[in-house]
Amino acid sequence: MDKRKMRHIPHKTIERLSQYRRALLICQATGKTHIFSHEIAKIQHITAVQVRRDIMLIGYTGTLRKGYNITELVNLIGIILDTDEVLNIAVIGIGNLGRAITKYFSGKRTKLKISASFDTNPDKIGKKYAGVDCFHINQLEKIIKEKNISIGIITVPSSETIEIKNKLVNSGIKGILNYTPKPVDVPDNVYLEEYDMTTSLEKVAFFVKMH
Amino acid sequence: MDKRKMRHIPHKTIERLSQYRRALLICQATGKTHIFSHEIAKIQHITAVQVRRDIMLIGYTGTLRKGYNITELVNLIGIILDTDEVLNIAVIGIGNLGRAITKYFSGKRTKLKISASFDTNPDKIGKKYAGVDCFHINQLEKIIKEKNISIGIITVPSSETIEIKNKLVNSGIKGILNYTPKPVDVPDNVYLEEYDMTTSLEKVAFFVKMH
DNA sequence: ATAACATTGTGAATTTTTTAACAAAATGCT
DNA sequence: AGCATTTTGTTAAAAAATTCACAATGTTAT
Repeated sequence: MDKRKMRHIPHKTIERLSQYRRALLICQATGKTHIFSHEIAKIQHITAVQVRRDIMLIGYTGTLRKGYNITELVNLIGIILDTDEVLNIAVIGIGNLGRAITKYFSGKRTKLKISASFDTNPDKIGKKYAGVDCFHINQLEKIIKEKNISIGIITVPSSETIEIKNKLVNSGIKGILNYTPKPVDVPDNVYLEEYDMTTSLEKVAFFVKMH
Repeated sequence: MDKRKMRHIPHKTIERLSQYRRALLICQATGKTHIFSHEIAKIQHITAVQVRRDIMLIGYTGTLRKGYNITELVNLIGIILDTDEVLNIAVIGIGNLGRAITKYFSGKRTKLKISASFDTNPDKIGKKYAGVDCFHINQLEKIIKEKNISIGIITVPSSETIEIKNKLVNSGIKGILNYTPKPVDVPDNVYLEEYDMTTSLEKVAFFVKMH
């Protein structure tokens, strides 16, 4: 599948493909070799048609009455989602959340690697967290260039968000994942994703309230 | 606005209302009293029409050429999103992520309160994290009933997810926010929201790859 | 006072996403 | 072999979400 076709894959499908892969890897570990669309659907709480359509969109074809070959499907999702070379990632702010992410991510995906972390706390600098070196934030631009880091995950206190974002943008970062409750602005050539737990929690609260 | 009307508010709008409130509170703190739809839009990286439509859906009306009264709008969003009584929340698993959430959330919303946390590590039990007591997981059902907890946030290692989910469901929990990479199944009367960082990160990676 | 402008609110159009419906074909049963 | 069943792949329909387009109208400038 070439880039031209990939551009037409809906955003939602991209998210689901990531989720499918996660589920497929779990299933694969149990020794299963094939899986039906309705099995994937059940795991993800969506419909089987949705799964089949997503898989259709990436041009994979299952076997009638046998379902999808898990290994092949995982590989194809890898071709869509993963980069050829390893993509280096930096975590900025190695507090509880930064450490959770660093730890959680170590060794999880072969093509995504947390290659550095940053903080201002002198006690943390020079240490390793889940095998990842922690540098002082004033080294940010230097290290990002040296280590060819293309994605930054911001987990600093929200008062620092803007400053860190600016530093990241100045270092030529390609993508930012902002876990801070402070929304930021980035130039067009930087891809931005923001997530705030409060929103998820308030959403749950709303639907709980509505029964 | 009554519950009947609230039911027709789209899910996406609910999420954005939460985000608007966050942004509005920040603006309010700077002394601003009014805000234009395009200002909110800018902060949230969406269009002004979208903002106006969302606000229209909740039945609020701005002033021509003055924009929306921030205090009034914040209050109205509160009427939509918040419960009348405080909603009690439990965090299960007080590792890095659990602590990050507990700390981040303390005192953030008056109607949402983290009232208990749980773990199995004996060193943690009996301690307080950001002012929240930590109990042993085998106390889960008891404490949830005692403290009238309606939402559970799961931040345990994914091998424990299912067990914790079952305990939560058995305790009569109303909503679950699962931060574990292991998808779970819940009965219809429990509202479930799942979030996995890997998906966000892979999405950023994909769009970085696509330029 | 008048014109130019800015901004809301909303019906209609468009786009995106999801679901329904069903033909095609492999498998197993009798 | 023939029939019922299962499951994929896909076209078409429906639903959900977003954007366009513009009337209404208050504000500012001249």
